[in-house]
Amino acid sequence: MRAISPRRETLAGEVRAELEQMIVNGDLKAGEKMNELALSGIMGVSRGTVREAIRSLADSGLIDLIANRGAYVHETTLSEVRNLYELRSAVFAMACSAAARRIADGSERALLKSLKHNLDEMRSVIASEDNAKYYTLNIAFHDMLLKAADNPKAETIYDNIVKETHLFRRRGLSLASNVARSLEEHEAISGAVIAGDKDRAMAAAHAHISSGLARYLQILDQE
Amino acid sequence: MRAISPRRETLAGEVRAELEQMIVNGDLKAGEKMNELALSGIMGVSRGTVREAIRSLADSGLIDLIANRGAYVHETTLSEVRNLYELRSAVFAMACSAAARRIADGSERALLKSLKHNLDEMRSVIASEDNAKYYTLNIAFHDMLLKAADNPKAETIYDNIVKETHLFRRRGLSLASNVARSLEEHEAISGAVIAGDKDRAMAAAHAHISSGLARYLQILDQE
DNA sequence: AGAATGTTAATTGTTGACAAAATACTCAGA
DNA sequence: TCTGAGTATTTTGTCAACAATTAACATTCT
Repeated sequence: MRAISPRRETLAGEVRAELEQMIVNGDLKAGEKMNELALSGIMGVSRGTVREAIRSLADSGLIDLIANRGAYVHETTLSEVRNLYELRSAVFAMACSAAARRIADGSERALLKSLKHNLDEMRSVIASEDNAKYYTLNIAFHDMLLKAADNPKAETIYDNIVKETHLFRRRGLSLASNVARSLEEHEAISGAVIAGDKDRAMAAAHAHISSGLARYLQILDQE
Repeated sequence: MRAISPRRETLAGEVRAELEQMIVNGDLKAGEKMNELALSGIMGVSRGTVREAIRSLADSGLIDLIANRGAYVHETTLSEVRNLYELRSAVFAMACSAAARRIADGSERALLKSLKHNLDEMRSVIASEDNAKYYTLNIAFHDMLLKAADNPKAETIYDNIVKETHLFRRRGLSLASNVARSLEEHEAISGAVIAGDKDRAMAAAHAHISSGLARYLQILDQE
């Protein structure tokens, strides 16, 4: 039996999680310098501990480290956004392909129902125009497939990519554009995965991320 | 012109590089525990410094961190090897596709000559059966395409994947099996990239990594 | 004024010490 | 001999102090 509660992970780990939150929330803006002493004051831990947290976050791409000059929240450029989308597309397509394989060989029965349920909810959300809910469902859809691929490293890479993308300029950036089209693409992916068709799943996944980038760039242009 | 010499990067950075070397060299074997104090003694730096180096290496996948119990050199399992190959295949295919695009739009002229040169050398090496040289050329071929994709993050991800793969059992594992077949595949990739054919480049890249895994598993079986 | 130089303050890099947790060890008792 | 509780030792986690580097500021010179 497990311990009642202690679950006392390391302190630096908590600080790391908190820093990550601050970054994705925008409390720490892209380009901003992360002062070790100041942060240690805010969080009530020693400087060494926040230093360790910063270091451990560095490899995720959210932070740039410059020797003797400190840590800065990474500022994602447009060309990086393109690269990130390309990478994300590759990883996601791989995941969908793997998910299709695992559906085909019967090792992923739960996925089928989850996908259908997600799509049903999406359809109803589109009618109600509840953007927040759409956003959540959208993330859940992708997570679901990544999980089904049963490749933990792919999952963390994908997550990091998404986070880093959010560090580009106007983070808010209403991503809920053309949800109908997005739903269609989800249905295409879902259909291929459920059918166990690896190649079609990959193609649909690629198409979806590409079109996601296109929508993203289009919104940028409108501003 | 560069500075005379100082190039005094941070000490923890040097330690990190040294640790990474020790791991890929096999001085620190997979599964082995990394004792902070012992390592600090060997390297003549303080414990805090090697701790920082270990932490910064953790996210690369070469090291497993367990709270209150220390750091261990990651032990790659067979199923992880499969996952790593799958991921690697996706990233490499993406890189080849990008390289093809960049050849097509003329932003990567040098690549063409490099690829041809590499293939020429490979052909001569096959005749001479110089396995060490083959190994070097093989790595160079892949690096070349990753570089040409102009996606730094993809490059580091790819490198990490390869390193982590090497942490599986018998690291030595003569990889120079069926070099003739491997060369053919390189030629297929190269041809597609030079022709600027993204889809064919992707397919060829996928095929190459898949067949690499197959060769790898086959050698494992023979043991 | 503006550039170059020297001085001071702030920040990061590194180390050693202490606290807490995990591991190794000892020695009854069955 | 084996088990297991209790103790000692080792190892990690956290902190605070010191050293080195960088950034900010003032002063001098053109």
